[in-house]
Amino acid sequence: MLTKKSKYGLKAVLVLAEEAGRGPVLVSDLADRHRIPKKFLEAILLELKRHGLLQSKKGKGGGYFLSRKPSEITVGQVIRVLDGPLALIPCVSQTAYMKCEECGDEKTCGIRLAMKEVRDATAKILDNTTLAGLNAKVHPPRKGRRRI
Amino acid sequence: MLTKKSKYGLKAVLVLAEEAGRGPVLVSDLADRHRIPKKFLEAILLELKRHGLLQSKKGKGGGYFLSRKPSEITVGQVIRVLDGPLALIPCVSQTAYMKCEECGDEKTCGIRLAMKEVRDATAKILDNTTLAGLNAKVHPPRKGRRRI
DNA sequence: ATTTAGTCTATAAATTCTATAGACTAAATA
DNA sequence: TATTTAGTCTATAGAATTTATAGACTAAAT
Repeated sequence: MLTKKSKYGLKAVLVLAEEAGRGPVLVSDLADRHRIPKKFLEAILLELKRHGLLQSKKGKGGGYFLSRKPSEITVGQVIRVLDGPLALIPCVSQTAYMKCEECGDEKTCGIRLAMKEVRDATAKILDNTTLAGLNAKVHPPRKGRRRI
Repeated sequence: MLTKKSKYGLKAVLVLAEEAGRGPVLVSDLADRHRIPKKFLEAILLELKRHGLLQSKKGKGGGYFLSRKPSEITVGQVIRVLDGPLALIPCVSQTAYMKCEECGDEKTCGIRLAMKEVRDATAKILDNTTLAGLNAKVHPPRKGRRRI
């Protein structure tokens, strides 16, 4: 399961993507917008900042904003920071490999084999889904004709 | 993350698949084979039995065995019983749909969109991975030439 | 100086995961 | 039919993780 932490983080970051270029957004605004406990969200944004996905500005006129363009930040990156590896078992993680405690022999582990496939498919999707891309799919440009 | 429950359950069930047709296997044997706490494994197997994946026989010469052929039981079925839906958020589950508590509008939820893709990819893999198939991949027939 | 708003540490409440204990029931067989 | 074997069921406990909340502190703006 995706934790609330990741869910909240993603919601916030998607808003920051919408607002990109218009200056910092208040934690309070982000929290209100999606009814996220403010203090919890603060911790989440801080973690994203520490990992380089966000930047912030203190004091009046402060708030959070994306470190990179919305088209250069993926859902996979956000989830990895907040929930850890995408892989369902540590021994198939690309970014945080670990031997499973109880594992006898990785080469003959069927579970590992199946989970590897799942991890790869998941990573392929989430590492190619950018904030910009996602927002575009969900908030399509109004009526009007498509730009040429 | 896959819980130990699912991991243990899958390991047990893969052994039962190997032993299929040779009569019931003792819980103790399954537990020993993979160093699984016996009482915990009992609970797991019972749950799989309740969901119709396993059958059991009490008394001397008893034990557990698969309800169907190893080629007719999938990893997806086992995981759903033990860990619940494959979907990372309830609103994209096919087998156990639920509205997300904090969700405003599903149609404009980017997270849902991304998670739907992941669920579908995961289900496609796990619902097509049978116990027989997995065992075959991992314990390939010895030397000898391939049957014609 | 004052107000605004993010930073950091600590801790608490709730939930879920992992495991264990023990009494009970069904089946086999001697 | 008594005994042994092995699964069934209920209850509960310990550990870990998730989900927050409180409060003191720091940087920036005016």
